[in-house]
Amino acid sequence: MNSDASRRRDVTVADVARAAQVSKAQAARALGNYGAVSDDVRERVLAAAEELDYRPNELARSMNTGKSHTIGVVVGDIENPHFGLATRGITDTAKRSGFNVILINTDEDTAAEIDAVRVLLDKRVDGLIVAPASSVETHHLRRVHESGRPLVLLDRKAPGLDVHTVAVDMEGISHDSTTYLINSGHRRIAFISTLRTDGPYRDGMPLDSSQISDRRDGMKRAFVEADLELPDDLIRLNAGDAESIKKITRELLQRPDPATAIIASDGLIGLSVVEAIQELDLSIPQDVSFLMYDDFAWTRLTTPPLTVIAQPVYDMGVAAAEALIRQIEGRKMPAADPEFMAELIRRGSVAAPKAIDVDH
Amino acid sequence: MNSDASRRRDVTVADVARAAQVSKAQAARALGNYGAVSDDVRERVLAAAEELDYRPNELARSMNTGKSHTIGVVVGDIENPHFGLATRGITDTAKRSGFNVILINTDEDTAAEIDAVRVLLDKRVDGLIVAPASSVETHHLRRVHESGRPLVLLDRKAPGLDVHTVAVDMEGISHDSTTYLINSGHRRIAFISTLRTDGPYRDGMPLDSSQISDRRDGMKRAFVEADLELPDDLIRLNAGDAESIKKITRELLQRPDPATAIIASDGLIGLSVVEAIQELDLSIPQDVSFLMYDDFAWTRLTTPPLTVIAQPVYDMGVAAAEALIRQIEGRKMPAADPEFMAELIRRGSVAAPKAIDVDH
DNA sequence: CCTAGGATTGAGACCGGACTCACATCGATT
DNA sequence: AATCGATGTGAGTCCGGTCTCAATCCTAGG
Repeated sequence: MNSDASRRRDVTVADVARAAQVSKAQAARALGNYGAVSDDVRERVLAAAEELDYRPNELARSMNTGKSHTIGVVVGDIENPHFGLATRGITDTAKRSGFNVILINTDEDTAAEIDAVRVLLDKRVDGLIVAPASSVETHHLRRVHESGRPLVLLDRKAPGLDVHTVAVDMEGISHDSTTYLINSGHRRIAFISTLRTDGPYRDGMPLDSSQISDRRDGMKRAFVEADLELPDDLIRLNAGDAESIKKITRELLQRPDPATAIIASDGLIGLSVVEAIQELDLSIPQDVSFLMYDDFAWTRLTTPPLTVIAQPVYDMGVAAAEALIRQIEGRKMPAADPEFMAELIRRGSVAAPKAIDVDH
Repeated sequence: MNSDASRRRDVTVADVARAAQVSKAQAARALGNYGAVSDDVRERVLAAAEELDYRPNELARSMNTGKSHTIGVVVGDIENPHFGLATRGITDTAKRSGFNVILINTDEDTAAEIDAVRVLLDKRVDGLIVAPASSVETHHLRRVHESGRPLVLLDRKAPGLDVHTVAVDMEGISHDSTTYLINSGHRRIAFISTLRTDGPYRDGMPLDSSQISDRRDGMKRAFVEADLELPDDLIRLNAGDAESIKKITRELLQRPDPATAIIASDGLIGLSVVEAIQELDLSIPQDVSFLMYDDFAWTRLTTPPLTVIAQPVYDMGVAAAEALIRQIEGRKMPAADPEFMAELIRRGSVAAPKAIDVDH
């Protein structure tokens, strides 16, 4: 309308007040819908606001209410559909309650995570949802919690940190699916994860991620219950990029005592593992059985369709957001963290190993 | 450390100044690293800040600098890996330049988009990246642009809106891939998209999305160049959820004059189409050829691997963020929008139709 | 007709930094 | 020794809202 050739200045309450011929305080009350305002004034102010196309400055508002109506979300990698779905659950829920979401990626790097948390805190978000890269280095999270700012953990637990956590019972599902493989005749069961560690896996090694640690424990329990021993040499960590995953896969399958089944720690890893298997001209499940965490839609399209461990990712996102918002709004928290259940979906990628090695 | 049993009050410059025995102005200068400050004062202030664990309030800072170091990103659906990847490109780039990202989902709904833009503007983001749900209803975007706030469009163009746009040349790739299908002997080529319209597709119908519209134009040109006519009855829009996509697929393949090739408008649609084809016990490419937009990793794992149209999604996210930040920082924009190129990746899902219908 | 008490209203403080301005300080110049 | 420009420094304003507080207006009860 008017000359916006020059530098644009936002319309403020003061402008509206002037136009409506009332004091700034009255205009603010009418606009902010608080305090006592006569119908006459309210009308004039609202009309003036409309006319001037007034939009409140949320920053200013946040500054003296102390509420930003924004929650910070820190995840390892949104590119990973697992987090994509969870994020969707979070944003949907947040929007429904009038909250916005600031998203930060950490690339599963704790230093980046510490930084992300700091930035979010500086921006005075009302609360945080973090999928911690490490279940051990949680000092920064502890500080958030101690400062009194609402915090909810997603996907991974942080032992010793008394914070509401939304995660699935990994030990249980890992035990069940390992048992399923053992019952199918497998003894050489491999597990591949991106988890970064200093050296190769050794029995009893402390693992930085509760998720991986719990899965290891579940596997171990399954083996122990079957009077077998968990083959430590088949637990492979540090599977960074696609190439290293393929390399690990080849190695697992071409050794003298090859793995007869492979469990991929997530969908991204699974992708590369399956690709490597195809490249070796081996077939699933005849030559090697395959199982992976995350039930992505495409797992139904491969030949054979893949047996997977489905996690209610979207619902977990929703639950995390709901729990956080409940905390922000000062409502009571349920006493215990509700445990989400993963489910083994048996499709076609698991079968008995080619030559059943009687006993072990 | 100290009693945070009571309500937590943030440490401010004033607190630091008091502790360092200097004026608030001096403390602010030392902390903000501007103006002239003696070494002595700086040291004392920094020490006091450290001691008190001072953290600047970014809200307050933003309020009088006018810069929030935050960019708003509005996409249709992060759950869709296409946007997941693009978002990753954006956030990576933003972080590198010290910007944060507020993400809002619109579910491809223009009303939600209008709202999202308003919210972000109210939060005084420094700029916006929007993947507009509609290339027609762009009034809200025009207002953003006119208000002088930096804006970059992603993926879809908005004709008549002179805004930097990062998108691929859809008409071209659509033409090329359609020609490829025609040359393979196909005449009955179907195209399935989620685009919502009032009724079924009719020739010359205006399409709300530049992306879809351009693809239609490309197909049409390919047909015209081959002296053929684009089969309007095979352009299917309004493919909302998985179930409706499957229904459309079945219908396309079970009619008297079935489609011999199907092009899916994106990876999510492709998933359901392939599933429906498998459920009909038809095989690709013997019974029907298949082509889809978006080159997701899993397309290499299906049998056969899928022929796809790869788009440099991550790079586009990076480009969008770079362009936006350049605008924010007041640097010159390159004169023209760089056009990104999609690429037809021929894998195994396209072959000659079963019975070549000589001519048409 | 007078007055108590609730409804309105305006002035101004405040949130937490950034920044302007006037006033020192001080070594260097002439 | 007087002058000058380059720092240093503190008081105070501003950003754009929210909110307190005291003053004013009205209206009904006595």
